[in-house]
Amino acid sequence: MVVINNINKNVDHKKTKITKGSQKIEIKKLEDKNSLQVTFSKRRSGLFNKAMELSVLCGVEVGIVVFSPNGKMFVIGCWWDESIDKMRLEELEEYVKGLMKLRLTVASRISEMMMKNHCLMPLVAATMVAIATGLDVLPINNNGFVVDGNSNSVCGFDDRFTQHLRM
Amino acid sequence: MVVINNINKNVDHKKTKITKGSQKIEIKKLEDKNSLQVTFSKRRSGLFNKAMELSVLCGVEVGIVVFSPNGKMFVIGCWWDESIDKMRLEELEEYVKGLMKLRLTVASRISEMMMKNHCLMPLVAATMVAIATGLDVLPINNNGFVVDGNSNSVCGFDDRFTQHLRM
DNA sequence: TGGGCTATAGTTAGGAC
DNA sequence: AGTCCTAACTATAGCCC
Repeated sequence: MVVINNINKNVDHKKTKITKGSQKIEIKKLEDKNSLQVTFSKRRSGLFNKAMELSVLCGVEVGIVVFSPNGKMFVIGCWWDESIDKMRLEELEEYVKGLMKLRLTVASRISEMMMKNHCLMPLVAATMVAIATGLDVLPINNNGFVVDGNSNSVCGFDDRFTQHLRM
Repeated sequence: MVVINNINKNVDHKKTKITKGSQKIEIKKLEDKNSLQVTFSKRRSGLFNKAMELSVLCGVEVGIVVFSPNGKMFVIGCWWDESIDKMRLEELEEYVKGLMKLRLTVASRISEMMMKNHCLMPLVAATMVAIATGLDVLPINNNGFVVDGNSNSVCGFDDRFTQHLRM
């Protein structure tokens, strides 16, 4: 049998409460510069953690780019949770590999969609897809990729920089 | 004064419990195909919501690309929460604009970093930056962007497709 | 696949350091 | 900017539909 004095409990409640705990906030741009920075830092880290969990649990690729209020870039993906500022050149190479792989996957999905929907893309839209994917010609090969049919180059660069990135 | 019968409370507790509630899980690849799909769907939506909140609260750009276990692409960013499959061509144009803007921001940040750190990039690394950003030449202009010094084109496409996307 | 539900796990606001 | 703290908020596992 448990007996609780309700009034005492409430009084005690107020006296012993150490912090306010998490308060509900409205989702609109924070006014205070300082709390905006703090919130950004905490939530960015929370977001990246969620992305990592999703990626591991479901075995899927997740890529995120976030620009901080101060313009610092934070990226995760195949290159996981490294800020550009901290990257050494060797790490930059890994980052770019990841970005290339992601881009080729994007190109692949767009191509697949086009084929699946028997979608005849107007030249302008096709051009934009090329810009989006960073590839400068549009024939679709047997693997469903958008590739450079003339030179096997990507954005005009020699294949030796990119061939190991093709999936 | 509140009186609670502890034993009855516990018994009642067990009897009236309707679900198991959320259970702790290990962060490792889910074996069961069905629960993997369900988890992917729920967590992807949670991730995108978190990204939206971060973006609004802190007024920052956030871009995410996720590939589902079935290979479907989900993207948010300037183009918010649309799957490629559902895009109509006009929407694809908006998507590509967002992607271009994001890419130019990436190019800008990399350029800024290079200048700030007085970093003399070796040719290979510089080439990879170009590949990463989708721009095919590397002189840095007054605005800190990596631009095509020869023709103001991006990936060889006429400026009329891209000039309105420059920041 | 996407909604519902409940109980619990996990995240985070606000504070101090 | 990162760490710790607590209380309260939100997300979500496991279930059903």
